[in-house]
Amino acid sequence: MKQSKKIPALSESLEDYLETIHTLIRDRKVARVKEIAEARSVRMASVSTAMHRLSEMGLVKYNQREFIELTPEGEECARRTMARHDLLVRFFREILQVSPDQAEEDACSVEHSLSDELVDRMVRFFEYL
Amino acid sequence: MKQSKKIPALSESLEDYLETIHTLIRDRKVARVKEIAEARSVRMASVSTAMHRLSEMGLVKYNQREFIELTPEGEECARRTMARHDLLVRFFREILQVSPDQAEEDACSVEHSLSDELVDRMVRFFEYL
DNA sequence: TAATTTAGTTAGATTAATCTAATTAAATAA
DNA sequence: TTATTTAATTAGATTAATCTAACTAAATTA
Repeated sequence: MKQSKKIPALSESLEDYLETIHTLIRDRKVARVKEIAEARSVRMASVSTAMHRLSEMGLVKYNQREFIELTPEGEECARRTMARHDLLVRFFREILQVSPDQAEEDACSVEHSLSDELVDRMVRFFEYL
Repeated sequence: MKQSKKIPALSESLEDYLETIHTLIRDRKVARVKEIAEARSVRMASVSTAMHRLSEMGLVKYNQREFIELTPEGEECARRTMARHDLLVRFFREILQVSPDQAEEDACSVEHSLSDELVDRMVRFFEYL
C-alpha cells in the first residue's frame, strides 16, 4: 500500500541482464548478445541497447560485436542478485513447499525488490532450523 | 532468472490504485482524486489519467469531478491484493521477524507478483503452526 | 455576488523498456 | 574468393507511467 521508494540504482531489467550474463559465462564461458536475448526472451536489439547502458554505468565491458564481460562492479551486483534468487528458491521450496518450477518463477519476480533486512531474516530463519 | 510471464491483466500501478481507492473508502467513506494522489505520492494529473483507464476497464465508476467508486470487479480485485498484502505483512513480521515498517514496505513491493500457489502455501504454513 | 482558492482536467513532454525493419559486419559454405 | 547465412547494430515507433504547465469548474470567503 504505502509506496516503497525503490529507486534502485539499477532497474529490474538491467539487474536481470547482469544476472543472465553471469550465468552464461558460468555455464558456457562466454556471453553474447544472441544468447542473452534468448535467455531473457527479448530481441537482440534490446540487448544491444541495454549493453550500451550497462557499459556506460561501468557494469559490463562491452565492445561492439565482442563477447560481453562483467566488470568487478557488475560481477558484484550479479552475485548479490543471484544469491538472493537462490535463497528465495530454497525458502519457497523447502519451507513453503512450493513446487520447484513455481518457486523458480516466484523468485524471479521478487528477487529485485526485497529489502536487505528481509533477506537477512530469511537467512537467520534457515540458520534457526 | 527465467523470465516469469507476469502479463498481469492489471499492471502493478493500476492494482495499486484500486487498493488505494478501497482503503480510502473504507477509512474515509469516499475517494477523491486528490486523496488518491497523496496516498500514492503522484500528481493529480496521473490519477486522473489512471481513473480513465480503470473506468474503461470497468473497474471503477468514475464521472469527472465526482467521488470515485469501485465496481464489483474492482472491489474483488482490490480485496484480493489487500488480502495478499496483509498475509505478507504478517508473514514477514511474525515468522521472519522483520521490523514492522520494513515488513510493510516489502509487502508492497512484492504483493503484485506472487503466484497463487505460493500465497496458498503461505496460508498453509500459518495453519500448520 | 464577485473574488479567490482548491480540485480536477487536458495537452504535451519525458523516461524506460521494449519492438520491427533496415543495415552492416563477420563467419561459413560453395 | 564469392555468396550466403548468421550476429549485431541502428533508427525509429510503441506503450505505460509518470511529470509540468495551463486551463476549467466548483467551492469558499469577503
